[in-house]
Amino acid sequence: MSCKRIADKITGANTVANKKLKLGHWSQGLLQAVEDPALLVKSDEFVNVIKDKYPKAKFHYLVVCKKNIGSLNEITKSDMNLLRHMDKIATELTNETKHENNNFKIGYHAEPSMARLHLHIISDDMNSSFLKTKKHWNSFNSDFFIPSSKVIQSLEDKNKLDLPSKEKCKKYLELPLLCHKCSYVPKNIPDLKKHILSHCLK
DNA sequence: GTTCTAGAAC
DNA sequence: GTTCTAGAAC
Repeated sequence: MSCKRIADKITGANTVANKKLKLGHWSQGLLQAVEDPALLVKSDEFVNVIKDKYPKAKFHYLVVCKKNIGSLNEITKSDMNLLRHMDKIATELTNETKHENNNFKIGYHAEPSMARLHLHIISDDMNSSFLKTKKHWNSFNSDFFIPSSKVIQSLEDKNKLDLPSKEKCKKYLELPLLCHKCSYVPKNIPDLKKHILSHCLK
């Protein structure tokens, strides 16, 4: 039996009740992560801030809201204050983390895999051994990544968020690889990873 | 979300 | 023959 099957057996992930609640399912991983002192950076009444367990850049944090909101799909104008707060916490963290060569992006995935609304804070070096696939790349470097400011703005302007459709999300994630800092078109992921190092040098 | 790996691409 | 990607995971 694999480690996962054993783990599922211990957590009871495969019982009928827990399958319904998805307890122990990978998509609930963030809810476990915020309980891990090794990952928790800070917290307040409304959010936990954690280090991403599989960072896709030198710095990669998540602002995870405490309120039971699954994703941006469930957001209405009544959540404006929460979104503003999450943005503020994220911006503060970039200021605390500032090193001379780091620029940060703050935004949401259009179609997140993990439950519980979470805001990404990621340095734009994208230099990480955990970045392995086209999907990883495009999830931060296409319109699949929605800047926090844009979310807040469009909620201010209209009363609802118009998120990309499932089909559009798939299209974004399957876009050809393209360097995020220049017009270089890499031939594959290893080539891209080698190329982006040239942008990391002073 | 990751891991694993078959088979495509080179 | 090796590298790389894409899809299943009960």
